[in-house]
Amino acid sequence: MVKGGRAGMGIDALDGRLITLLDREPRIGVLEASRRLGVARGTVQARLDRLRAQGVIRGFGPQVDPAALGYPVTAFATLEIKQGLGADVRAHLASVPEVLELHTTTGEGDMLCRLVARSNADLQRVIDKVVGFEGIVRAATAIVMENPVPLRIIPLVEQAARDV
Amino acid sequence: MVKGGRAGMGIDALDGRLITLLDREPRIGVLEASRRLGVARGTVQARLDRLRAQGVIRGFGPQVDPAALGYPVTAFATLEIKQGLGADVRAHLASVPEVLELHTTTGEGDMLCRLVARSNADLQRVIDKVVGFEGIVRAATAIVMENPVPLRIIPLVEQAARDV
DNA sequence: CCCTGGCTGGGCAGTCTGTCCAGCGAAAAC
DNA sequence: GTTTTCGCTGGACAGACTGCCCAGCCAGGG
Repeated sequence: MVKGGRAGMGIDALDGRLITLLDREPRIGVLEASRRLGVARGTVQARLDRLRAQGVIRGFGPQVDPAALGYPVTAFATLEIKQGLGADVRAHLASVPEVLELHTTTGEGDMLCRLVARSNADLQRVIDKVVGFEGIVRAATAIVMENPVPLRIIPLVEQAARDV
Repeated sequence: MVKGGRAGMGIDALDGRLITLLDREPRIGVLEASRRLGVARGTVQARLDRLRAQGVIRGFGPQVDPAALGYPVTAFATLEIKQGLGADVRAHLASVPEVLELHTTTGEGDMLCRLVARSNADLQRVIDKVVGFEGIVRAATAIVMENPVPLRIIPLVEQAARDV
């Protein structure tokens, strides 16, 4: 299949171009995308269906900027958890709106979470809310000053499309 | 204006409901959204325009899952940078597709970046590519095991809408 | 050599979008 | 108290898109 059929998983060049196009101009529809990519509309539709079915594209939810919501300060906190209390800590952190994401990482029950706050002063309140919970032994916070590379995926998509 | 007009910035309850709705069902259009929210279509359209203009909603780009692309391993790396080489390091990291985001943080030219890799073994290759660059003094990597709270924004949106 | 699977190009009905408009009600300004 | 301003409503229109269907073509796999 020289036309670009895939082999079980991964994405091909057309998939990559489609994703990149959608990332740059999310408002365009299937029809316009097919024009830009130089393929039939049905092809784009089929590719999109497959990409969603495979889970490559999770969805097209709104990308909300915390700063525009009034939370311009971002920080990362490394947490050290007391053995056995991981589940409680997870539940606690999940209940805090300012915790945007939480990961458990290698290294003795450590967790890493991303926080936002209304100001540097407000960050103190958030941190207190986060760490003021039994089970958290120690917390180290790093405040974000600059964000040279905002969360992105396109370069990886292009690499994945290239490596077929 | 008891109807929900905003006061210069921030979002009101209707904005919050709209964002939440779009987050849950991104495929619905303005018309369907207006039905669900119980307001006129023009209102939804106006709110959406304003939210985009304010930067609250950056866009509706596709949410791509790195794991489905063949990169199921995530890690966070803390980098210590040699004074004065920050710009070079930023450029270098920006050129690595596996670097999904990069932040500079408080604490002596430190940086924090999110990495993905095809496997734990592959992670070694990625890390070598990342830290194999003059200017990076030291690197500490934490591999993500679990992700109890995936990147989210809705709880914060609801809080912001509540606090008006 | 036939079959399978993907892509093409076309068509159709239903629906949504973008964009107007007049009117209304309430807060804000005077 | 009165006027102005602003957001929301409800309706209308043409244009465009979507979801869905189909026959035909082509190349690789069996």
